[in-house]
Amino acid sequence: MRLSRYFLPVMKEAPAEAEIVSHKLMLRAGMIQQQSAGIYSWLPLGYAVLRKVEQIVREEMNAAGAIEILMPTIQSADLWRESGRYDAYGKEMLRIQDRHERDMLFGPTNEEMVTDIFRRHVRSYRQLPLNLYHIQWKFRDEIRPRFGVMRGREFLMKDAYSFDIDFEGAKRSYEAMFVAYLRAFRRMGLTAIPMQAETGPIGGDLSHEFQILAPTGESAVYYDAAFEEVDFASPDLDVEELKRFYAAADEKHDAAACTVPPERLRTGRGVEVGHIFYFGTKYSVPLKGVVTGPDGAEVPVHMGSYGIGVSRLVGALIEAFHDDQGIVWPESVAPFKVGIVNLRPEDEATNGVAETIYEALQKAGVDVLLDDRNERPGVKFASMDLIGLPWQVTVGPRGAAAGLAELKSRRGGDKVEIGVDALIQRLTQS
RNA sequence: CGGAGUGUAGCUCAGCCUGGUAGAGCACUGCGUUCGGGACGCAGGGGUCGCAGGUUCAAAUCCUGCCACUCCGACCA
Repeated sequence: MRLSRYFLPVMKEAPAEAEIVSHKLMLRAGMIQQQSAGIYSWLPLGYAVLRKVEQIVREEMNAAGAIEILMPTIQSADLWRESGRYDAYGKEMLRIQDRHERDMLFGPTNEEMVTDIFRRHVRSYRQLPLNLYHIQWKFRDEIRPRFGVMRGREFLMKDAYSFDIDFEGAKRSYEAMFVAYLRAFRRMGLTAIPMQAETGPIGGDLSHEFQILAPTGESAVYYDAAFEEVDFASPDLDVEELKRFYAAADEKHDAAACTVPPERLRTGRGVEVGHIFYFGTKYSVPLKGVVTGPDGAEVPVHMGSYGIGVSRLVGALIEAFHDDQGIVWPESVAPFKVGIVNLRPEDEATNGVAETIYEALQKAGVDVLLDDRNERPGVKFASMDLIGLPWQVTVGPRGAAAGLAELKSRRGGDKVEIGVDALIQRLTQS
């Protein structure tokens, strides 16, 4: 993409409405635009990141055996009356009426709807286990939206729903999601700590919040250093072992009950980016999500739901990865892998080298942004640092005459002069 | 919802107290000089001062009501 033809409205100063660093940077980098309190338009750069995050989540869900569907944003109140939640859910639910004055709502979650899909088509335990998920916009009319996309009212969420014949099956489904979550966050470069969460009336230990560590996180978290030693990418993660490690957010942390030796107790700030939950037959009973078991008897299925805040993750990633100059994207979620700064587009040699690199990378399928604007060097460097692409290539008259360009890692900041061919080879590998 | 605050140019803000021709920096347009870390000169364009009432000869400024947004608290992916 050529910056001269892209839509990247960067700002030198952050609008006064933004409080935290990720919100400021998202506005300054031209990723989002607020339309109402807690409701945002996603501009090209932000949308690119959102899609990358979404795709990683999708791939890990698929790898874990979940199957993607897409349910609507608007739901009928009738389903929610069946489950009893139409009255139980508070003002967070946005209630609307259609032209026939039928009660509708903008879905804050989809347990009822997915159970409706299930009950209409699944009859036998032989069709289980089943895990259906979708990635869809939700609306919760939060009393106080804040922190940009970290707590918006409209947000993109991946929500998966598992169906099993019994508790043992549900537990296996739960653990598959548990592992998939750790892998997904790991791929985004994040350390996610699973923490025991409230299970409500169901009880048991099958409810975890996934907090990622970021200095500006909303809540203090305490966890066993063991989490830092686990290889989340390993094919045989021991979920039972992971669940035994101590981890708690501030409101659940009990210094007296904490068994972690002081030298192994880590503290930090956390942002909740996922929540997994087993809730048994809470919805399958009222909504009649039943199957025939091996003994011929009808039984309500055991369900779980598994959420990941996709749009929240974009903000959370920036909270975790930024410096004084701007965003520092991990490569897996970066909107572009490489940014080329053409310092002198009107200089023939400089322009030639920049174009050569740009075209070679494009041809190789590398996501690349070429700053071909007629701006001063300082402006281009500042923009590039702000939007945080992992690799910066600087082409200027100094090196171009000798066929050299400069390669800089946004994270490390180290720069090397390198020949054009070697540069292209390096950026097209892996 | 309770408490606090802010609405003036695309962005950051001054002006309001003490009423009298709407400002600055950045951004934008044109020309020129510049050009490896947010340049400089000259000339320009752009504002229903959040909205509606009221007071006054006169309202960005004073009064009343409303709306929007932000912050602090309880809720949440």
